[in-house]
Amino acid sequence: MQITSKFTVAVHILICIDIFGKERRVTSDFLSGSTGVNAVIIRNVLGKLRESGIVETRQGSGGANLARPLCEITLYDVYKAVDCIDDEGLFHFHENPNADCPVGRNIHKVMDGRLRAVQTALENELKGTTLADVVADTRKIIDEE
Amino acid sequence: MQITSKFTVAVHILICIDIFGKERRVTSDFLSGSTGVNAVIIRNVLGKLRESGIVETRQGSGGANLARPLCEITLYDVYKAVDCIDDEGLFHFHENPNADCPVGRNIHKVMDGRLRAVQTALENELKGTTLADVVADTRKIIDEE
DNA sequence: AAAGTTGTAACAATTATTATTTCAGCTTTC
DNA sequence: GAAAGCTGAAATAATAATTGTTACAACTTT
Repeated sequence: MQITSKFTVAVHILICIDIFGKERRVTSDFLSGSTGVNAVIIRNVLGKLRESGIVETRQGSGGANLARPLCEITLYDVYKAVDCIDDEGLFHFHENPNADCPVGRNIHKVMDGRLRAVQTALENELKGTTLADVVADTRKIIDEE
Repeated sequence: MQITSKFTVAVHILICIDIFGKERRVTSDFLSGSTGVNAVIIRNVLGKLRESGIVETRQGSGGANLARPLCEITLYDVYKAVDCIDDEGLFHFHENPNADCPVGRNIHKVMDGRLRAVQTALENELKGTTLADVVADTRKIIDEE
């Protein structure tokens, strides 16, 4: 299993908006070209980023802009925005443990908290980097090319 | 996306082996009954646990046994055993970033390390609990029922 | 020899992910 | 105000991953 590529696509999009946003309109078509991902998917991802208040887009006028500074956007915000993980959580539980078995009827009591802690550890790590960090690295690498 | 239920199934299996192993043979059929998961899937999971030296099974003679003490099996060992994460890692990257774009050709350099760190945080948290912890909780809950 | 079991392959069903097509509606520009 | 270019969204298709099922050879124990 893997976390949907919408997450890396979203990060890619945000970097592009910052790097290219001054010189040109960053349209879904342009982003499709940079990411190699279908423009409709890009618009979906942009839509989710907009719903979360991370970017601004509107019909008609081409081009996405950041809705708040990069230093106020963490990887966790992006991960939440694109729904990497649904309500059920990171781990998929087998759905029908047998309530007639002492283990089957208690497995959730024993495991749910621990699995939640694992998910939280992942999320906390994501909170540790902002898009400002990511873009700074990107600019550095580009400058040294 | 979610981590395959084989992981929670594997944990369930190991708890059952410890709880019921003294009184009865813990066969794939019995485990299928307790988990609600198909017996062939159970045998697949048991096969992976065997390959990782966590359980012992053999053809013909029914019943799985632990190959080492519960306190020497962490949730991480189980997670590794059942191949929750393949070589590509936890995050699925979009596959064709454009090498002609400064962002596209550098996105991996910028993100791979950070994503690896997130995965490591998850794995470290999994290393923090052993099956002995999990079974102790299970026994406690059963006793109080 | 019979009964019960594991290991494994082949296949089917289900679900999730990603891509594609299409088009109404909005903005900007000429 | 017409044309061009864009977004938002729905519908559908294609692909991949996950889980379940059927079938059976090989093995153990009784």
